[in-house]
Amino acid sequence: MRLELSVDRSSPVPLYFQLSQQLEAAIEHGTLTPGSLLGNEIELAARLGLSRPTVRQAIQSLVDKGLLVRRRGVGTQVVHSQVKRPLELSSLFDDLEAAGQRPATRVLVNAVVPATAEVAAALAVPEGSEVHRVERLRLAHGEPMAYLCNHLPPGLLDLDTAQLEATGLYRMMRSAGLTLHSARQSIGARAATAAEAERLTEPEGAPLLTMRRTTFDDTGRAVEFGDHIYRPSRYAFEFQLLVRP
Amino acid sequence: MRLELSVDRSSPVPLYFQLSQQLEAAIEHGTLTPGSLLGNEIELAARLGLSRPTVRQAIQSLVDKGLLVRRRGVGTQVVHSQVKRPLELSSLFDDLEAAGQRPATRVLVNAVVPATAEVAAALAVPEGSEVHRVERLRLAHGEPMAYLCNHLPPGLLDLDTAQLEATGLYRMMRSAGLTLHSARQSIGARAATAAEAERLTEPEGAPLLTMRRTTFDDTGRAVEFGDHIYRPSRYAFEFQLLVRP
DNA sequence: AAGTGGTCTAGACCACTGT
DNA sequence: CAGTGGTCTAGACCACTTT
Repeated sequence: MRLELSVDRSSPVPLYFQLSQQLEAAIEHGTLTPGSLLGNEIELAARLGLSRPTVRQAIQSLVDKGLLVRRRGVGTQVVHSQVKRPLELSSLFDDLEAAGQRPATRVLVNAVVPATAEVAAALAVPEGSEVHRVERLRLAHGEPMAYLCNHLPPGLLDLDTAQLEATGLYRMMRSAGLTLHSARQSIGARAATAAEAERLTEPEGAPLLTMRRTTFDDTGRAVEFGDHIYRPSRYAFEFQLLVRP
Repeated sequence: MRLELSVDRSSPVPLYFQLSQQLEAAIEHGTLTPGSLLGNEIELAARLGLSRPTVRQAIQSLVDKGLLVRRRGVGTQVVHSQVKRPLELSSLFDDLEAAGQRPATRVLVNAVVPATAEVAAALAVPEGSEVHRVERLRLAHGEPMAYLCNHLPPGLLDLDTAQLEATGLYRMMRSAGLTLHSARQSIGARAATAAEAERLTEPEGAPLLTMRRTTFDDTGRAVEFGDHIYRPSRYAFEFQLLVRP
């Protein structure tokens, strides 16, 4: 079977990216079946009128995504398994919306408060200095799903309550021009306190899933510190890991 | 300040890798301080007697690791924050050993059993066909920490009980020549059943951290399906996420 | 022996950022 | 404007795998 590939040299989209998108679409689509060989790079380059490094760049990006495997002396193959998207730095809001759950948010607190020692350490600001504190209850289908407490350094973002209820914090940060770069996460579990239980309509002592996260922008500044609790009957963390070679 | 860099052309180690290792060491070491500019690629290439693409390849690998940030028109900078290692496909055994906890393992079950529907689906084998089942209790400092139940397809690995108690399953898989490639994980929480509680010396109903994982090798074959429970007072999942640009 | 990916070179032009 | 990274080319040689 002959894969239809072509590139548009008048497009501003990089050639390697055009190629990788077409290959990815073919894999997603089933046109390139798992285990099938891609054909060697030189022949592929000649067919498309590209240089070999450009073709390699396209292929490499898909290898990095875990969709292709390269073997010296053998060739490039489509991975056999059902590879899903790897773990993204996504917000609960986006996760829910993608799952068609129509998320709702109730903002419980939106204030400027002095930083506690813990918050100060996470955000690398002086203890007692002013930070934003946002507490939100996230609901899906009218049922409480998670309680989210976030702290942000001052001056980064205009934390409008109406906007917080209409979208996710990450989306607001991105549209404010922040480039999110990395995050340090810790996921655990513990029993619900009386106050938490009431907020999440769970019995006291019920198991809860907890997540703490500090997010950094591309300059390495801490831009957000979150302390979240989830109802484990309603939410779990799912993700794909790739082994770094 | 002038960074000392050099490459050894007689070494079998790729030039770009020699360079990236030296840069990484300099960052780790503090010789390259956060925020500092790396100097442009062309000058760096000239200084080392390398071509620009080779230098770019070295830099790109560190950008992928989250240690460097590139900006058009600006330059390449060391990221400001304390970037730790991203999430690896590591075993609990390795995690504990790295933390100096002297892990111990007690193998509770090591048998060949017919695959349940769930196991069969995860491993992509026929329901009822023979699979290996391993149940282990993991202890640290003599205290139970996690209960691990794993299923493996037949014929992959020699599951020696003594070896299972001395090392981790992942390490055994790797030394058997398997190339682990990716894994699909789900992390959640729930209350302990009576049997689980007893095994982990927790009260019945205590919150537990749960993890299910299917691991694939580089051909996309499922090579392991694990269903693990952890005592949240003893263990949490910690990891670093990088945003894919 | 033949074919594959892995590495490397020495250029080139462009897009974006800062002054 | 000058300087940076982003993209691209047309070759080359090597290491590895399979036949």
